[in-house]
Amino acid sequence: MVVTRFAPSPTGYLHIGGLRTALFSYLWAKKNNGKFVLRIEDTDKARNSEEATQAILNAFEWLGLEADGEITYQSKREDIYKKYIQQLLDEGKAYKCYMSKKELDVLREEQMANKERTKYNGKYRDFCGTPPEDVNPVIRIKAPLSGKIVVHDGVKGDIVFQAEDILDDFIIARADGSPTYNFVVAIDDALMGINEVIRGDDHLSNTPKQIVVYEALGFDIPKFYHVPMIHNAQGKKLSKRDGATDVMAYKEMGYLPQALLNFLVRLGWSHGDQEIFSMNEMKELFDPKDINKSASIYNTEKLDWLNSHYIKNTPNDELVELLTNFGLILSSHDKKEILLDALKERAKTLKELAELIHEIITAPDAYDAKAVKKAFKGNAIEVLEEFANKLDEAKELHLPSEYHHIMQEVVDNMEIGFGKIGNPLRVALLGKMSGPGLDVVMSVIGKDETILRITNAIAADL
RNA sequence: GGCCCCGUCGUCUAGCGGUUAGGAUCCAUGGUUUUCAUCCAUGUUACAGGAGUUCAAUUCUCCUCGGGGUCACCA
Repeated sequence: MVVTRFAPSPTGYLHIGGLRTALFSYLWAKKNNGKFVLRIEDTDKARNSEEATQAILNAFEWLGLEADGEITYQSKREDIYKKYIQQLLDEGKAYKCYMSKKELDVLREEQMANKERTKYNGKYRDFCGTPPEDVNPVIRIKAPLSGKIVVHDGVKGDIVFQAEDILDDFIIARADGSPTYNFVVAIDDALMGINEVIRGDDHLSNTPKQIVVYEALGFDIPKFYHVPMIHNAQGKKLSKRDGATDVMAYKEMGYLPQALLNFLVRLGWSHGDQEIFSMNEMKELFDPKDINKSASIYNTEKLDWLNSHYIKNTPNDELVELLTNFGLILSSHDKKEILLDALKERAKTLKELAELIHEIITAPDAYDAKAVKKAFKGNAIEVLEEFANKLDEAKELHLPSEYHHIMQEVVDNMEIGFGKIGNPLRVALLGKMSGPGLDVVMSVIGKDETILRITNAIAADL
């Protein structure tokens, strides 16, 4: 069974890059009827927060991603790590190193001065003397000093590292006894049965170290897929400093979960020429072998397009529900179907949709000067008056077609083009020259409000 | 700097030795529309460079250049 995981460290909100690797992991597990588990990597007590964990969970919930089983917290697994540290110590695969931080710094500086690679010099690797009493030792693992380590990566292929180039006896437990990242990741992944690791390729250079741990402990090495970074416009790794990388900010901006997911799944992955993927299609079609090797630049143009696509295809009753998040209560509006049918074609975001609707259901508080100049020429006032009279005479008006019919009558009677009535009427009703069909607008606001807005416009002496 | 990864339209990408190098988005133009948007049609734009290998390279190899990642008692 395929078991994948998402293993964020809770130091802030969930960002776009993390979400994408989470999505990939989720999809790959689902495709294989496997499991997708969540592990919170909260060993850095200074930088972690519970709010951050909650933020990640909130984002998952919004997007409909669900982790299987209990959430694992590394902070609760210290005993497990201690046990394995002791085991390695007992087996002679790890040892205590009494080199102080200061001493290490000096070593590093020397190496840098000599333009050598900075690495631990192995001072305590085979130490048998009396250790200094004033230092709490760290625990280092005995890493291979030579030979090669091969990472079999599902995205990039086999990557060969020379041990002497990259390895040293790295620290697996700090002076205070707490275990370090590369050590616990390997243990947790192994113990949790994770056999397919999908993660950002910024972890690629950590992988050999983790392999050292796997081998020291005799665990099976999982299949790795290192997915390329998402870059910002400057071509650098996307970070929390880049703004608008908080997943939940997209909810506030009026993006639909499906649009964001669809956008993200196509960033670095493709299935032929297909652009639109439902969640079911993603689950069915996603395969990490189709992840491409190169980094991609984060650019939301396509997200906007996808979002408008999904808004157009969202049923009106769902839109009514979603729009309540943007301060719009439409549930009791008798023309909401007509309104939404006309306006959901025009909005890129829910927020925008809410604004467009608001612009129609409330009377204009100002008239755009340019629009007035263009529309109120010749006998515009006369046309409007005539139209208002016709409306007044009419009994019951509901459908856009009924309003359209009256407009047509006026146009025919006065022998004018449609623009002669359309332009000034549009300005009178909406205060500007753009917007949806006037018949729709009038149908939505009703006969009385239409007449009112017309008389107001006439009275404003445009 | 060492090590590692990457390099097709502005952007997201297809391509897996022989293609008029395809799609999407963006942009532009035209059509539809009373306007704007939608929608439809059309168009501009790409294989980083140089050597090989081959009858044939975007595709394979090497070099150069360019970009990125990583080098902690952070994760």
